[in-house]
Amino acid sequence: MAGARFARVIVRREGLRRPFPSDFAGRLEGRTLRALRRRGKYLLAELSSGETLLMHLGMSGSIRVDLDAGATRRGGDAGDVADRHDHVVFRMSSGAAVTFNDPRRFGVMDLVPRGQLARHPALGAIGPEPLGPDFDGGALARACTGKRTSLKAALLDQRVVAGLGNIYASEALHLAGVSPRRRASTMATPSGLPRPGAHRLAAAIKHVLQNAIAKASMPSYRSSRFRVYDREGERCRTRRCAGTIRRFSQSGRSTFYCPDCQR
DNA sequence: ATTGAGACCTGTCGGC
DNA sequence: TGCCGACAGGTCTCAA
Repeated sequence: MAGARFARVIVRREGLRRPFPSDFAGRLEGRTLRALRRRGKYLLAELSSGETLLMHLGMSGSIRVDLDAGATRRGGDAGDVADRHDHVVFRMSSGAAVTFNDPRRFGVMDLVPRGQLARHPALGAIGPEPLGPDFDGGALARACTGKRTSLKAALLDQRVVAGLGNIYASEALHLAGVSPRRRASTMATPSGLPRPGAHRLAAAIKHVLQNAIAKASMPSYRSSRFRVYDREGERCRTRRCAGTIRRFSQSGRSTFYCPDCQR
């Protein structure tokens, strides 16, 4: 998409979790997509108009790319065969069709005026990128200072660290050997200095995400082998740990952990 | 101000 | 086989 122009934008449903912004297609058509970026779980497309197209896949969203839709198209506006959950189709000047599909419609599409990104509710208070230079044990401890909620809930809070979801929050806690039940404030000493667990947890978050990205880019990669997620009742994979993975609910989300090696 | 529960919407899976 | 409830990788709103 980068460098291409939005030749035609087809909106097949008026909104996802929220309605699309006014004149959505009109504000995109004719603009060039200058660059694509990501912040947390948000995909950001910078437009030649100065606006930014902000997208989120929610829980069930996906983007399908047909690189040569222009040539193979047989009269259908959507390019290739349309699914009933294909909500938006971007037809690019390059001939590519980019389709946003989201059965559950928890996704987001928004247009943010020039200079307003930092004030956007989704991005205004978002925390550091876990794989960026600003995130380490010290940053994690600072973000957790004074938080009375559980560590697991804190990791899901996008203001603490950007982009972690329910699976990798459990995975990182297990790799770090830290209990999801622990109070978030215990990452720091009363004076705000990081405790050892904060360094281990920050390192585990980086490790777990890098590993997931590496695996996702392997075409042959099939079933994910998680450390704890969705493994209730199975053996802990930690070396020399004989524990059994347990599952329980924390603020409405499933948490998986090993009671034997996570403290 | 912070926190957890409930809501949003559709699909899938396991149990009966 | 078919029905039904439970559950799902996220985020927002609301009330305590």
